[in-house]
Amino acid sequence: MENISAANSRTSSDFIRDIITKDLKTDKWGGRVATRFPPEPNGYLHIGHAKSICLNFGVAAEFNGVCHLRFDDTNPVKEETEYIESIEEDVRWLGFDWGRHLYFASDYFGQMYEWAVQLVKDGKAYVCDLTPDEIREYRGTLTEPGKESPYRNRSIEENLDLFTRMRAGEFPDGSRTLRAKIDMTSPNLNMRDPIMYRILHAAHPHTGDMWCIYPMYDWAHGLEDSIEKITHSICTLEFEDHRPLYDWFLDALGVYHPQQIEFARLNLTYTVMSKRRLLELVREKLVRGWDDPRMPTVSGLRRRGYTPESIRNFCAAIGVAKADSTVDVSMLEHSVREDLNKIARRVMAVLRPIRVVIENYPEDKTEELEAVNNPEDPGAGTRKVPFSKVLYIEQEDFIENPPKDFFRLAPGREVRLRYAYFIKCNDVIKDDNGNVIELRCTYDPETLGGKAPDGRKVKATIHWLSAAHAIEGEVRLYDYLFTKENPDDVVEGGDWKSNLNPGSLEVLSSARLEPSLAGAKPGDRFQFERLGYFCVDKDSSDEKLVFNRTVTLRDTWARIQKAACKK
RNA sequence: UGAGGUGUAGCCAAGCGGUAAGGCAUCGGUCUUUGGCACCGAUAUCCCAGGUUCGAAUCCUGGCACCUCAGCCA
Repeated sequence: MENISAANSRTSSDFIRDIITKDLKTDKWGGRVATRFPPEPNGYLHIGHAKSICLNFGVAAEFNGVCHLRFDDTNPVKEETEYIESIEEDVRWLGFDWGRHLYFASDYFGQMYEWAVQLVKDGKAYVCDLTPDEIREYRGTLTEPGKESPYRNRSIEENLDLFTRMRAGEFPDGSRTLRAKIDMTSPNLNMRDPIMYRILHAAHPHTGDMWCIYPMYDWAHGLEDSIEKITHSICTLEFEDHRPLYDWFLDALGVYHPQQIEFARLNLTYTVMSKRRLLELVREKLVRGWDDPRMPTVSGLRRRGYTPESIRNFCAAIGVAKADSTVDVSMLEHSVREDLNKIARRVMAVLRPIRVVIENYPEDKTEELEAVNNPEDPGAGTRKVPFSKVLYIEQEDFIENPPKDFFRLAPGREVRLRYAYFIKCNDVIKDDNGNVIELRCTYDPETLGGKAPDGRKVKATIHWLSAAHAIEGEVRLYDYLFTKENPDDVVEGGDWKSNLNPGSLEVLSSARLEPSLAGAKPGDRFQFERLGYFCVDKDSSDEKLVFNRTVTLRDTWARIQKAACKK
């Protein structure tokens, strides 16, 4: 296993860390802290899981404890090996190390079965022959108590016999269950004789066909925690109602009893976060896969260019509490920009090129100008960029009739080409349709390096590329997956998918790139100056570079325009 | 109409009886060879109503709002 350290993120206290601190003070667990991250391998991890991972592994690291990675693989019909592999990869990529503590709930099936037999012998569990429909009927409703199953009072001998035969495979799927004998009138539905085992003649990714009965979450989870001597079993809010049952099983068995603590799951604006919905997007090909850069999955964010560090910082910044919350996606974007600003090499790229001819520059001359790789990191050094008579600049850096607060290039106006010269626009050449296709400019040789000896100033500095030297590549621009902050914000009878953003992916197939980008490898991250952060996609090859836009730079000009539009 | 939770700024979130941290966003400004970064400044009386107290976001009482639960999913 790679040696990755977990504890390099900003952390502050929260109610869970407060509980642990107190437990340490009172020596509740003999000075131990043991947490676990228990994903079900039925999908890819998303940013919400990252929050849980950072919490569980983070807490363990801070308090000198351990955090287990445990696959909660109790339902073979939904689980796949592909998911197990992706989950391990994602947790590792996020920077966490479970050491030797990799576990599978399925490894405990034998022990769980013995404990179930124990409860049967104690008269605390029984085999029930009710059909699924009948079970629902007998359960009662939120406001009315349930009714006891007619099979509730079978003898211990009969229950033992039936349960043994359930396990032996004598009965078809769904024909019987093993249920805990608790209280059909409990106001907490979870306590109304919950099902412990169901019959499922299905092959399990790990145990093969060794079992045909599989434990339910409520029965299994506490046992897994108990077996692993977990101290703090941290889960999300929807399990709060299950805690009495978690406690009941462990007490009934008289075994080691961890404390379950619930916190609010993460929601983000402009995206969906349930595994069911993410699966739907993948299956219906509304995105290009689990790792589509528009997905809030860990693999999607990775492909998009997010750094593990930025995700960890984000998780630290949003905190941990019990109030339902939807975090503004701008906070996530802030985290990547903050990290990438420090580490990303700067480079020039022109996404939507417009030709610029420097009329007074020699035809066959090429200069190699020095450019800084990262102003935030002097150690990153410098590089050379070629300059020549014909250049490309960004279409949006030129406006023929500019509004008053636009200070880039316009007819008769002078701007600075980054690391090069001042140029002035003299003529605008258009095609038959009136589209600007070329700018005729002149440069001032005295301004090499960006300063004019006469002290005159220019308002703008723009990026550029030498047409003859630039390489061509594909750039994929991403926007939010949904047009609404809350995808569930739909008209009567509408579907969340109707809020999918048709413009969430824009492919620019012939963007121009600085020649120094040749040879960039998938995963490499750059700042395209004045545009944003980009990373090389795995679809990239030596013949054709493909970049993903991770996030734009903050863009004051865009905001000014937006404000102007609203007026 | 049952049970369990939660309500502090546009969004997260500290606060634990002594007079509302911090981050994101937003708006001003400084700086600038990235309209980036950095820096400076602005922005809340804490769901509501009573009560206790010298003093309440914090304690008490009563409301209100929102979330979760009726899978042989987790």
